[in-house]
Order: sequence, then structure tokens, then C-alpha cells
Amino acid sequence: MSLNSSALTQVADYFKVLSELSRLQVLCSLKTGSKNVTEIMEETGLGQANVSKHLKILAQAGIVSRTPQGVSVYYEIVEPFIFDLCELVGNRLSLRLEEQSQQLKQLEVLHRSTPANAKSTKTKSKTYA
Amino acid sequence: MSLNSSALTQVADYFKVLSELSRLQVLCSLKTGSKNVTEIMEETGLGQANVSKHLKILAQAGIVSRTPQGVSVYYEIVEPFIFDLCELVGNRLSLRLEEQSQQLKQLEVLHRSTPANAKSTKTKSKTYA
DNA sequence: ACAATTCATTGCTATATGGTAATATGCCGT
DNA sequence: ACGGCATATTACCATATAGCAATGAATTGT
Repeated sequence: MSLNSSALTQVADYFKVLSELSRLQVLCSLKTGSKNVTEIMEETGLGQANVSKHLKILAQAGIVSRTPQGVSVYYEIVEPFIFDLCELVGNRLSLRLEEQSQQLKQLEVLHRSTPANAKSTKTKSKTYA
Repeated sequence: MSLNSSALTQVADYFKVLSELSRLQVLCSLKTGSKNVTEIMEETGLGQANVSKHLKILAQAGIVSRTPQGVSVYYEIVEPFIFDLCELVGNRLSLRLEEQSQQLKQLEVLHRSTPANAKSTKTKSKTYA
């Protein structure tokens, strides 16, 4: 049977909110505390309309809160939880990179007999591309 | 200064892979173990080309492994890690729902004086939409 | 060798969405 | 009331991609 689709959809939507570089940048700029739109623009380098749009999406997702204050509007992270998520993924990715470089080293050791790869340990970190 | 953008991009890309309902369904169908494409199609109800495409994306993201076996190809989850991620998000979402229903209850209590909301506790779980 | 099966790929359409310029809205000081 | 600033919204374009039908490629059984 197909897994509980409505819950999965919500999870997918949540990931979708976090799947845009610009939105992650906005979130990172809010990591140090509440900021208004102009400050976010300056810190991220994104356009004003763009920032507003992303903030709206983040607010609708319940990730940031919106508090107008005079002529400007301050946004703040409601769920520090998301940084844990990002960190988890980041750790995973860097771990994977490590494993890959390990495997490459082992390959080099195995192929040390071939003359073309004689200066083995010199070409290590760039070889994965 | 703008946060380390290349790492953020990778995190965003990883989230993007997990931000599609179909792909999450595919992953869920693989939760019980290695399966070939036809089995995944049957369990998810997705079309063949579609499943193949999603599996390719998942494989490129390093989330599933691909092992041809005779005429069919078996896929398997490499990073059970992703289920932790999904569960974390799911927990967060349901927690949020709980909080919302709590707040609604409190609102009902506060407004108990208004005659229109007299039969308060009757309309509870559907009211959030 | 041939037919059948399984999977991958390609070409296509429809849709979603990020970015931006222009405009609208709301708030403040004068 | 008016002008200026901060934010939101709209309209638009460009791009990305999910889904599907059709085709291609590889493998197995007869």
C-alpha cells in the first residue's frame, strides 16, 4: 500500500522550503538574531522583492515570525530546529567526501604498479572531479 | 559577510532531492529493503519512466545504490539517515499542529462569553482549516 | 535468432517558481 | 497633507522539472 501520503506531502513541502539557496541564505542571516528586510538584503545581496517573497514563504511555513515595527518589519527564526537539519545534512555530505577521498587513496595504492601513476600521493584531493 | 555559499548550495541541493513527494514515496517503498524498478512502480503507482528518472536522481545524490541483476535492476537505500531527517520534520510538523489546537482551545475559553461560540468544545479538531 | 521483459533515455507539454522592475501600501517626520 | 522611506504585491520573463508516450538498449528464455 502507498505510505500515508498526506504526511509525506507535508514533509516534502517542508523540504521544498529549505531547498533554495536564497532562502537558506536568508535563514543564515537571521541566525544571529532578528533583522528587518533591509538588513537581510544587505547581508545576503538579494533584491528587495525577492527577499520579501522568500520571507513570506518562510513565514507561511512557520519557520520565521513577522513583527512590523514602525516603518520596517522584523523577521526572526521561530524554529532553530532547521539549523540542526542543515547541520545534519552538512555533516553527512562532508562525511561522504571523506569516504570518497579514502577510497581514492586505496585505489592509488592498488594501482601503484602502473608507471603512469608513479607519483601517486601528489594528486590526491583534486582527483575526484 | 555571506555565509559559505558552496556548502549551503550543497545542502539546498540535498533538500531539493527530498522535496518531491514521488521521490519520498520511492524512498519509503525502499524502506523495507532492496527492490527492482517494477516492484517500486507497483508499490508507488508511479509510471516507469518517472520511477527511473527519480531513481537516477536519488542515485546521483548518493541516497540509493544501483545493482543490475539479470534483466532487472535493484535499488537499495544507502543512507538510512534520510529517514531520521523525515522523521524529525514529521515530528516537528505534528508538534506544531498540537500547539495550534492548544491555542485554539485557549481562544475558545477566552471567547466563551460570546453567544455564537456557546457550544465551544463541539467544534474543535476541524476548526483549524 | 527471435520474442519478451525490464529498464533507461529522449522528446514533449504543462506547470511551478526564482528573479526583477514597476507599482502599491503603510508609516513616519515635517 | 505631503514627501520620503520600508515593505509588499503585481506582472512578467526565463528556467527547471514532473509526468508521459515512444523509443532504445540489454538480458533472458525458447
